[in-house]
Amino acid sequence: MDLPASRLRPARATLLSLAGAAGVSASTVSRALRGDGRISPTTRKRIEALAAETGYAPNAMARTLLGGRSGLIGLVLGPMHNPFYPDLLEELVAQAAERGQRLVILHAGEGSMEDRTAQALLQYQLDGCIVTSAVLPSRIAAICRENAVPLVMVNRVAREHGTAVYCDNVEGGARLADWLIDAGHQRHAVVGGHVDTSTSLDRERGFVARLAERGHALAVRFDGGSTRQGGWAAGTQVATMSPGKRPDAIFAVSDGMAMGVIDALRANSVPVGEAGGVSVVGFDGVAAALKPPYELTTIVQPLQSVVGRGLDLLLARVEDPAAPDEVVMLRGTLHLGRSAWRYGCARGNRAYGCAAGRSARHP
Amino acid sequence: MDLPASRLRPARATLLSLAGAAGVSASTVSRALRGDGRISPTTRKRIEALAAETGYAPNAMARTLLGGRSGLIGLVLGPMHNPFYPDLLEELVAQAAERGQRLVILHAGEGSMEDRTAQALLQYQLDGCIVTSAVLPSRIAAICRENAVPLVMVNRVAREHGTAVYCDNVEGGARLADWLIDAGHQRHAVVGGHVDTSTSLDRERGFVARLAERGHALAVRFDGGSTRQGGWAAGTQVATMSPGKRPDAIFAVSDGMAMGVIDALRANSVPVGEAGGVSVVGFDGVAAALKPPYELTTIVQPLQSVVGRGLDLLLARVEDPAAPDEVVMLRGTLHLGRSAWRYGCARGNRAYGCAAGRSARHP
DNA sequence: TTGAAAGCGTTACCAG
DNA sequence: CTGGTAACGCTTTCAA
Repeated sequence: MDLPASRLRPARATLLSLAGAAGVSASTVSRALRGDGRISPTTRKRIEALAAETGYAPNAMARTLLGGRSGLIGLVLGPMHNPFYPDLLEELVAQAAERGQRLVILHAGEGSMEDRTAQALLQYQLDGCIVTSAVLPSRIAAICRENAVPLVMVNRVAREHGTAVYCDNVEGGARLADWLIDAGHQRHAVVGGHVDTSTSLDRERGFVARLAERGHALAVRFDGGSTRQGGWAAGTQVATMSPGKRPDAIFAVSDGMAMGVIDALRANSVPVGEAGGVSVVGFDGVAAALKPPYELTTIVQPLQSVVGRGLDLLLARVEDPAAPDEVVMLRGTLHLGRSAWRYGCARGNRAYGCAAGRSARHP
Repeated sequence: MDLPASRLRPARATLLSLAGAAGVSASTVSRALRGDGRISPTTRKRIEALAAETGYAPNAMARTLLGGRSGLIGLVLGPMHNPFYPDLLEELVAQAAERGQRLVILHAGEGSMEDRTAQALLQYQLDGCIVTSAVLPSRIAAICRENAVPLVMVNRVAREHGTAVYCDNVEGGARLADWLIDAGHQRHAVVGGHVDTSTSLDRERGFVARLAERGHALAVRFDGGSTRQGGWAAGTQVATMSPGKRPDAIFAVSDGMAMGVIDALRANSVPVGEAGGVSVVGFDGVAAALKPPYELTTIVQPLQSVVGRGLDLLLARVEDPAAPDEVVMLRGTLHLGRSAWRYGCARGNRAYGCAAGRSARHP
């Protein structure tokens, strides 16, 4: 007559409890719920109904224990003040969900990682690890290597070894140089990023090299430290230069800095993207930079593809740990906004009605 | 003579493998590794050495299966373009790690949540859930309630029921009104946030109510939509008003918008935080807003405490699911930066050398 | 101080 | 088509 004592917290439904209620074995329930072909439609319907009714959710812990995959991916995030990372995070979360995977945050920001955080990678049987941080935390790298846990770097160049997806930073920088030269700019400036991020260095290198190839020299270089504030500082300096000596084109190697540059120029009444003013170009294509009031001319990273390929590479290595290191480079697209102008146009560029010039690479 | 066949992927060490190597039982290893008192120091040392050597990491899945806690917390993140959320995320990750917990991202951004994402909450035996999103996804709320999974809202007011931590938005708004009035401002503007975020509404309400109490009316209101771009638009409008009619104080209900306002004012040569210009104040105290070139006067949310109390409340409810709903309100601190000035001072305020006036509440 | 055994929820294998 | 059984790695009685 008495009900079981443990009814205070309505114990979550399990395979066994469902089996009892349906009058079948646990194996049958398991098969029915996962769409195994050899189950009579009748019992399947009954079991499915029962599962829905009780709000049954399979226990991923038990499944993982059997030796399967956990469906969990570790995530190491870069400094969140760079607007690219919030954008990246949203895309990553969405696409991981599409693939039935969840992200476990192992780290965010610039500090170093606790020991037990790194251990979590193993404790929770994470299937793999995605690192978006510019600086690859050595502990994670070591743990992944020693335990054959696949690791994929996203937006980070794998110089020596490892699997990675990144945007062609060198080519992007070069493409911007081409466009600026083609559009008639003469005095070029660069706002560099954090010194030990390979992406920043490559973008700058590509830009400067192409300038040189085409007979232009870099007029001035600022250190922007990969922060918007650093961009502002650079923009302020430019604004204080005499209009004759002032650069007429500024390449900030990330959109965050580029927005800072623009803010500073405008605050000092230096026109941006207009005749007689300064053209500003960036890199990344973050959402905020493409919209007013910036409408940046920039290299847009194919974020969907970057994230998609990153996850695909990772999951492929989860399937086959013996897969060789693979590095995927994707090309960004040059987006023409209003932040850069073309000499000879009253304002703006082709995208806004100016047909002059061409943006193909100079021979 | 032959080694076991499965040596291709060096099978991860387990309790049993350690037991075999140490010549003791699994129970002993388990006890030794978790500091159970009744293990001889000798065997303990031996086992610990062995564990370190093999890089043993306990299997959290197995432990959880035994009925313990998973150590996993679900996280629902708000729109990442609001700079408060990146800041919040970093703090949350750090403090969760300190407490030995990991965060599983269930959602980020504004879209709606997939069904199976919500199911993950149950599948992975998440101990609880933290929601920082302004809009509480109903599915998560329902699942948590039905399954007795504790849920804590952070930076979100729990009007009807639920456990939450938030900053006193009404009082913060009022405090800013007080300061602006005390500093001699006459024409007050508000830049409001997203319409259905309780935090934005409360901040605005507190501000406007205090203005009224002290005989001031709101001169003009803008809709900033909680985006920096919205702040820019508002700032632009202000700049186009004739100096006689222009507000001399603007309260943007979040720092992101406030920075946008400042950018727009500066771009239009309207001085910010100086005699003859406009004072701009914000709310949140995000890192970027406190530094140059903004140095915002703002209500700084006690981020460490907000996050710390949030986690504490959650973990307390994991221990004791019967704990009653609890709402913790923390007061922010008024931070005086250079973005607002005091009439009678050449520039800036007390924090920058002006001793005039007082910031206490008017009687 | 240590060991043996049971059991958590699931899946896979082998029978029927 | 369905059921029984073993096993995954760990903790927790209960015995020794």
